[in-house]
Amino acid sequence: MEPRPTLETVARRAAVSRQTVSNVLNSPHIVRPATLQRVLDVIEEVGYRPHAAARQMRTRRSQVLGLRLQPSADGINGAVLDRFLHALTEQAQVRGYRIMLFTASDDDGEIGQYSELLDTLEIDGFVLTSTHHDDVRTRWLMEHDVPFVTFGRPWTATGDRDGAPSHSWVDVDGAAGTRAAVEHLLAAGHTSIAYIGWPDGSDVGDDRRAGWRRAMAATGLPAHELDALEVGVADGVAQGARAAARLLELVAPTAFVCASDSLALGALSVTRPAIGRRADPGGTGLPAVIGFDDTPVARAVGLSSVAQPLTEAAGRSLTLLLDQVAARHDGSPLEEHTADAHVLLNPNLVIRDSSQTAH
Amino acid sequence: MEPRPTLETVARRAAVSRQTVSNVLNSPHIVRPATLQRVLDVIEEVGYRPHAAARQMRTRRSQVLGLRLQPSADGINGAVLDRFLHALTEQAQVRGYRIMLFTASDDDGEIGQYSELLDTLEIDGFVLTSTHHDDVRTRWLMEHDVPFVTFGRPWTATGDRDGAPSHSWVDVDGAAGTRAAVEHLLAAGHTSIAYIGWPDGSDVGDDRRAGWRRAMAATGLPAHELDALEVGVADGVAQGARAAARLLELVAPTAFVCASDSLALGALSVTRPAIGRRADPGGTGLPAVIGFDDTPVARAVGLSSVAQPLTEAAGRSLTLLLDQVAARHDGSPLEEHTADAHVLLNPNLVIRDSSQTAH
DNA sequence: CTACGCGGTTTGAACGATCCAGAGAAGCCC
DNA sequence: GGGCTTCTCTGGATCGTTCAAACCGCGTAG
Repeated sequence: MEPRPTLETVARRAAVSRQTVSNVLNSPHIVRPATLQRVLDVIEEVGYRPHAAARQMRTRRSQVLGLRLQPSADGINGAVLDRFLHALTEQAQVRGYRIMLFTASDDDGEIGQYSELLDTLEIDGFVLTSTHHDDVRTRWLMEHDVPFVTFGRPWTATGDRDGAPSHSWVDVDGAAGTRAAVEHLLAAGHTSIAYIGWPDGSDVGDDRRAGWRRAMAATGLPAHELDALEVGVADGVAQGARAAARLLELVAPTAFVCASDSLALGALSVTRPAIGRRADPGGTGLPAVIGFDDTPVARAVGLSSVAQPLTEAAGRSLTLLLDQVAARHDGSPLEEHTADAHVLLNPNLVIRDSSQTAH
Repeated sequence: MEPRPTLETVARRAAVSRQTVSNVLNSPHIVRPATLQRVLDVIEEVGYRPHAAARQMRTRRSQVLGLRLQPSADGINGAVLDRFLHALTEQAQVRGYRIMLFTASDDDGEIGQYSELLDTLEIDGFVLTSTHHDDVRTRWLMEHDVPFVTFGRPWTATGDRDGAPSHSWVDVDGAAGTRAAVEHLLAAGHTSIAYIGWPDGSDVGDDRRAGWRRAMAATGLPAHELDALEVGVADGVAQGARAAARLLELVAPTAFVCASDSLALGALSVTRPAIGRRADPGGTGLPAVIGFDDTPVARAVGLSSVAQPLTEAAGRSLTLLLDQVAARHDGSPLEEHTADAHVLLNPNLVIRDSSQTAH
């Protein structure tokens, strides 16, 4: 078993100094082409790879990003974070970064983990996958000048108080998603389009409901009729089924837009003879149903759904985060770059059988 | 901004040498109690935490474990790995290890990642979350003497050729799960219990089917009747629905055991008026349905399902893996410990409405 | 009289990379 | 030819930790 090759090994073999080998890897432009090639050949030949820990000792950077793994989420929708995480890992990898996981039972525990990961591993930054009112975690990170980005808006309590310091975030425009769903249904001839969402007070839920409401209001529907078309229940298949049944009885809508695939699955079960069979092609218009998040279940049962562009979200998050990391390292203040660091992505409506009913 | 405290800082302040501080942390038993306490106080006071990269330089261990994040799995069942990963991260954390993620597009790419992670980060070991026939990855890891454990049996092609070298693994006994499902249904008075599974040739699928088959055979049912009660289709809700409908027509079973929650959901949709409503209590015995993996969907729709003990699986995997890491480090051959390093866990049947039909 | 043991601690040398200051050579202008 | 800049490369110091060996005074066995 020969010892692992180091800079020294390569340097001796290429008849240059360690520093030159280091330059070949980190600042190739300052090395004479002939030398460069010779060193590269030796590196290839001996299979040299830089040792991350040794590098980190000098540079004070680990090329590692941290992410808290949430306790597997409620209902069917856990798959969203799962896919985001996959995209994030993949894209970080091609940019030379790795993702390290941790868990915590609450926000304070999470802050404790930040502290430990920063002190012992010198993690370069964090990705937060959910945010809420008055988040102590973002405040802590900003106070300690730690690079981070959130996937999810900060949802400030009373609109943007412009005094409040802001941080980088990436999010998907939920309102645009439900609006697209409504517009798709309107174009197909529907006019009575109900909304099954969550109770008031959930940031994400309120956003999605607003999209539906604005799109419907634009058709000239008065507010009291809108109120009758809307219901807020806890997330879940059974809840969705009950809500759909109630709405069918009271206002007989011809289509449902839902805040989640779970709710939509419930609505689907009430309006279809049996999930998994196509709506009969010549049928006289079963109610259309559209869900949200495009989970694997939606694909499986032919449910139309609003898909979040998670790969792009991951990519943009990384860009914002790594910009901060780079800026922090070479001391530049990154100026108005920060102010611009908000990305709101448009979701895509995925059309499947459940919204293809004849009308 | 004062500089981060190091061993030197603590040592000076406690009027001892660096090495003594190091001993306080790594070998407290060889330090005189008075000194120990004094040093501990200083550590607490200045908030000292050892620098992982520096430690790694000497010890050649990173306290980091690698895991490949699979492209989010087919159908509804991705949640299983998700929950395993969460448990793994959590338990690793309390044992002083961290989980680092990576992705790869195929087995060779995964091996490339192993190599890179070992060379640059000196990862201590890997957890593989799925295995298949003649796995090149496990062979590579064994050849390179890298500690690893698989969650999933090696599924050797033609039974256990006892010449083949073996590795540590943890798995859940799928056959025991389907057997438990059958026994539960038998006890409830069912006799005609069908099985909806996957086509021959899938390791996990064959295992689950065998459990059903043996349990049914034990009731005295002849083979040709068993054959009629069994069907193999691709995973998916629609496939499950079609399979259940066919079976109902041909042999009219009173219960279904399924290889996955997706299939079970399909069966449920065919046998229930609407998902999400309870089977009517006074009903004359709707067919019972039992799924596999106890995914969030099962919980949501009241589907009985066989649950894998993922937290325990994660814990046992870690134990096996860290045993290897420790043994490799202090050069002991870990002897028959290895031979014993197979853990087969029993799943738990979670009873919900879908199997509670009167009979 | 010397060598060795005791438990606790100190000291110097790694580990493998990058940063920094400066050396040497070549090219250019006056 | 001297002085200056520019380009390329070198050697030593450094990051924070652990390892291996040496050290302490003192009693005891050989």
